Amino acid sequence: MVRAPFYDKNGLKKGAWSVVEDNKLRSYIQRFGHWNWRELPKFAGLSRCGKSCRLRWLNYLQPDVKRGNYTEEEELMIIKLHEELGNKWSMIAASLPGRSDNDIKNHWHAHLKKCTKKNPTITKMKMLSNEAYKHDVDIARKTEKDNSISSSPSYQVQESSQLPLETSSSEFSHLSFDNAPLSGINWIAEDSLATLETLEQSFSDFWTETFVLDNTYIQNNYPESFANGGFSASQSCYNEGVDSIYKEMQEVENYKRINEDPYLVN
DNA sequence: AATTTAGTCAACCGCGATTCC
DNA sequence: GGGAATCGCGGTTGACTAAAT
Repeated sequence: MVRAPFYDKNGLKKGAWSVVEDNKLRSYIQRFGHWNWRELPKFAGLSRCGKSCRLRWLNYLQPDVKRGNYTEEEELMIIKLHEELGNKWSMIAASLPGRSDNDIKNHWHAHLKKCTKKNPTITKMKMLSNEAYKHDVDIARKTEKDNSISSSPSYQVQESSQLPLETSSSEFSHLSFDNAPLSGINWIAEDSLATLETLEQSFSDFWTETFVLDNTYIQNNYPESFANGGFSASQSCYNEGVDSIYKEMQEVENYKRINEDPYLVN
């Protein structure tokens, strides 16, 4: 349901993400955070642009992201917020935990827009009844407060009880990884090229181990050396090593594309 | 059964905002 | 203060599927 992968004139990959790419991006961000989207793909061993990585992470790979199966409550919230804020999808998304702005935008155009057009009255009534519900909760909450009961109900939209079954190939990947420990990322046998993956993993280790010598992480889980604004004295040495190994990785990628990548074009 | 149309949604693109130097 | 780099948002595109003809 998405553009077939291709390489642009700059050698950057575009189009659908493969499972292998997802895993690379996920494991890199889980380990180091997204300290610089533009540079990140290079260090994660991806031939993607930073924007593409950012989008993929925000919409699909980051933990807790929810897909499909909007609850009525969520839909009412979207309608209400859209009425108040207009097309401020990111602001709307901020009120719906686990939903990305892109997802909400799509859902709005696909379902809610025509719903509100077709049946503005019913939609309004539903919203009003939702307000009534909230009002009841408010009263209950006040009573609870008065009785000095500490646990207060959340006013955020309730999360649906379970994620829908994943359907697309790209979505499949994160089932196995969401709770993966940060160290020793589990490079699950995602394809038949286990040997190549092992090789790639060792390259990947090179990318990552370089930055964790002191094992110091700050808030966003990226190495302190990054936070201090660069690669310090060893940068040029590092770059040389990086270049050669990066070439190797690209060769591996090319080999894989030819032999394995289901999205291969050309 | 074959073809067309409509719906869906992942991903791309352009641009304004923000941050950095 | 100003230019460059980067980020983040919102609109749009394109490929796929299902329904309709």
